[in-house]
Amino acid sequence: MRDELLTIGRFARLCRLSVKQLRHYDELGLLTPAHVDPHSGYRNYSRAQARDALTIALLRDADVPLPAIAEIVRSAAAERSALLRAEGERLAARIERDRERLRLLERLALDAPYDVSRTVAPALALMSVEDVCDPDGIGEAAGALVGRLLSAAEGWRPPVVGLFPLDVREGMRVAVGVEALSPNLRLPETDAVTTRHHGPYAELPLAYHALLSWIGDRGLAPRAPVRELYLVAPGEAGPEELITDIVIPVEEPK
Amino acid sequence: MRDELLTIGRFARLCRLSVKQLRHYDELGLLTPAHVDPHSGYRNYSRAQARDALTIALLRDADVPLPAIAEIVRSAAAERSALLRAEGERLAARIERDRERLRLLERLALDAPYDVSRTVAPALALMSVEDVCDPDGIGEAAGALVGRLLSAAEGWRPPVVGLFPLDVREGMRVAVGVEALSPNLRLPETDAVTTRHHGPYAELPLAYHALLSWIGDRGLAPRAPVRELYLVAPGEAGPEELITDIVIPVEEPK
DNA sequence: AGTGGACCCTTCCACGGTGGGAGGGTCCAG
DNA sequence: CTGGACCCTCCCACCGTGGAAGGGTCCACT
Repeated sequence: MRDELLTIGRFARLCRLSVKQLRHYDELGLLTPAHVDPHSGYRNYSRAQARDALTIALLRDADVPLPAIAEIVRSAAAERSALLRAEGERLAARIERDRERLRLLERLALDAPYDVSRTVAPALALMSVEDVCDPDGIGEAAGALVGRLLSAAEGWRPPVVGLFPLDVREGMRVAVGVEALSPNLRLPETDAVTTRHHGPYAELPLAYHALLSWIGDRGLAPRAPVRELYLVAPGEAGPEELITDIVIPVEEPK
Repeated sequence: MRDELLTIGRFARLCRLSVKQLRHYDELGLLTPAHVDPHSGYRNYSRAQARDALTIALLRDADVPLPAIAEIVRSAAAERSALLRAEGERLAARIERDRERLRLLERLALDAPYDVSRTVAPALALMSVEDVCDPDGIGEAAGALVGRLLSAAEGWRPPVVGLFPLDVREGMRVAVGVEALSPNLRLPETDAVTTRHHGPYAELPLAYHALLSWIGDRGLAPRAPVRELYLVAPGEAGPEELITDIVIPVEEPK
């Protein structure tokens, strides 16, 4: 208060923001200078504004987008901490996601410890249920299908089999089946390529990576549906202990 | 191989990339289609290219920048895993940074549990060393200074005191001192505002936040140098157990 | 009273990586 | 032969920041 006003440069150093950023935040109405000289256009900030500026700097550092920050600095204390907690959860989710990516990356650096081999996938007579889902919802949809399937199937025996199309699209059809008393889906015997994946489903792409490389290298043509055999499934063990066979039918080219 | 070529749309769904992305990667020379129709301009991808495409998709998902990806897919297996590991470390560092930010954010959501009070900072007669550093290197520089100080000071007694300017700039001067036999720096007694920070230094900005808010609200004027008293310092305890008093000299306005 | 240099102003462009849309050509099945 | 799904190129927008151009303003030291 009083005439203790700071130039934009001093204020910037005070709160660890760049002059550019301060001008930008002014433009957005996120942090309006206490006083703007009508003649020269010079911005002047009061010391009391350092509080908001520091809040902004902190939140930006945590990658909170500017509109969200605007909402936070504008809100009253009660609402504010709720918003902050929400941003915290967003950040926590990103950390979790990054950890998955990191594991994937490290596994990829080990250069595909996948043992790919040709096989003959047996004919299957399955009791199955299917659904349509979007690319991001595969895991979720498959989980729900398994629940439906196992509560409906009588006299079934493991493993549960997932059936997927080769390419991923908007309204893709996924199915889950199991050998049971009253099959409603028959898959023929087929030449195939297979490998076994150990670990969480988030890392399945690596296995597909290895399989498709193998197939591509040999000029084979993959065919839908791809089968996933859940040999050790969630519920039986933790994510690290899961075991899944992936079976991609193939045809000789031409 | 053979003429098992896929249109860009099918290929995109196969490897979970958008058509836009594939065109962009073609333009960058990151993933050139196996065949481009010279008349229509249609891009056609071979199945064997799915390997690289999947690698790219995986790496993009881990936020690896495209130029780095280009280097990776172009390199041979040996070099490749080294590059991948380097990217992994980059990601790990980001996770670590994000965890710090998250803690900070959560602490901020608790709405400043800082107990700010006015005090009279005592006159100090310090043996001190100083250095010039950039905003990012404060922690590092201060740590190095403390090492130099304690090996030079005789008969010193804690706490170590850090002295900092009010605003952060390119070649800012930071000093570290301690009460010892042969003082070379005398600070006068001064009115001040103080608070105590518990926890890692990465969260010190919160304490400054609280102090500057308090100061700003009352229309006081902060004065350099700011004192930090390292009551429990690294080496004595883990980051969570650190205790630091922050003392900002103030003057009544006008 | 100048003058140099530090500071400030606005405006425009660039980055990286992606998506959207316009405006138009191509392919295939009904 | 026609409709719709697919493909093409080209331009623009996003977010937040930095850089540069081209010019005004302030202050301390001659």
